[in-house]
Amino acid sequence: MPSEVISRYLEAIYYMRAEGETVTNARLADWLSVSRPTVTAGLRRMARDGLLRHDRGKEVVMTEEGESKAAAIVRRHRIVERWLTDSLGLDWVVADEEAARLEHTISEVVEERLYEALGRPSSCPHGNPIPGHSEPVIGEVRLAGLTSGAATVTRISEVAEREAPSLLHYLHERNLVPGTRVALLEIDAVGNTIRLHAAERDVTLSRETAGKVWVLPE
Amino acid sequence: MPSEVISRYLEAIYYMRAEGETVTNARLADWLSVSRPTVTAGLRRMARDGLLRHDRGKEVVMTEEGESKAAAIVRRHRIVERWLTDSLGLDWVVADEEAARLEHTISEVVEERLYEALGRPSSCPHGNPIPGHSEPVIGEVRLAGLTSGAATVTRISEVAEREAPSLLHYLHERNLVPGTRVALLEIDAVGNTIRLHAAERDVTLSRETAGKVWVLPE
DNA sequence: GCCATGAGTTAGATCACGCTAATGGTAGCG
DNA sequence: CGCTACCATTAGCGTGATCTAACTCATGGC
Repeated sequence: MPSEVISRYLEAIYYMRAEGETVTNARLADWLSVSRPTVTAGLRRMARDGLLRHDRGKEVVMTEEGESKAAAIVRRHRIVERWLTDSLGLDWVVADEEAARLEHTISEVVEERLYEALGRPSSCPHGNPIPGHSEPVIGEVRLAGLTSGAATVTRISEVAEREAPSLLHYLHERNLVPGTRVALLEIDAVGNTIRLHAAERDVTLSRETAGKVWVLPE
Repeated sequence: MPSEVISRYLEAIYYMRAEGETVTNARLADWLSVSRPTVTAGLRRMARDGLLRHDRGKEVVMTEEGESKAAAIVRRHRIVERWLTDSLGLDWVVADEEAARLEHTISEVVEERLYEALGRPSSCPHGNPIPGHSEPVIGEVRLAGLTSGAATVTRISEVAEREAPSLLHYLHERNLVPGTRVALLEIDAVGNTIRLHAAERDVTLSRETAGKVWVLPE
């Protein structure tokens, strides 16, 4: 059983890969807010324990075992998030923080029972699929990549939370949540912003932020 | 914030004190299944951090701060146990094991919300009071100390689980649970056993076991 | 009065996890 | 070609948590 620290490494690698980023020592150090030598040592232990390989070059690749352990952690994270928001009424941001700790102490039995008790949800509160239970929506694209027309929000990337928890609040307040229909109004290439109509309101997002929101074009 | 290891020390001390045992290095080592030098080091760190004092002699005494931290952990343990048994349908033994891990990652907010969602229970599934919310039943005595007559089971000491998880199963199967009425049949001073009638059945318990069950005499 | 027993501590070691400072690439840019 | 960035690793250190082996000390038994 990996330690909690190593579990966080696995989780980070999982998220980064899901986001299409290359997983390197330096990126992991940034993500985990830890020094690079610390990451070097951590990755060495992980390789020793068969969780990953140093795939000649900087890139890091998980083994089957690492992959499945990582998926299990993310699965627990998302199920717990659902519980915290749906049953206990916590808001998005707090739920994510709490889930980040609980995901490491929830056992398989509890995970399963909880999942059933919640009615087999198909995603976390931000719309992200639950590994092993649901798949990403096919055809979805980043809101930042939309060039025209309308679309429906499918999910908010988990990355948003790590990089700026307030961003979640921001999106939630403007009702930019899974299921909301948005219509593109204007792309400002100079200011690097995107203006759109969503839930009866006009909203302006930075390209940065719009990269965290995934939508299904109509 | 104490580490998880130190939290387990606090919890152990709390339980031992509640049981009326003297809290010494050697007893803690037994309880925590750890070597005595390890306990020495742990206690030193705890004293350094203001969680306890070495009260001249072998006995160890918690400070205000240690006491309240310990109570918080036990409170979380018992609330989580209730959740696991009542909402998720886990059995006594598994619930205790799971709670032992979850108690360290449950935050104050989640604890409170959960407690409300469960309908403010007045005890853990074994009948033990929830620190800060309920008090021990006044007048209760150990079943082993009963000399005659009838009584009602109030609680099964948490100690039972540490010392022999199977004992919980044993008691559960024989319906020796909080609320059950028992009538003393015979005390066998030679075999050190106690025979009683409970829930339509005759049951024989060792004196050892009967010391873990608390009852309120009629 | 001595000695076994149990308790607490010291000494010395290991491993996980973190840090800073310094060293050694590689790769793009002028 | 050479310099600047960026990256990964090494070296060296500290702390928490664990171990075994060995020492010290009080206490009760005979």
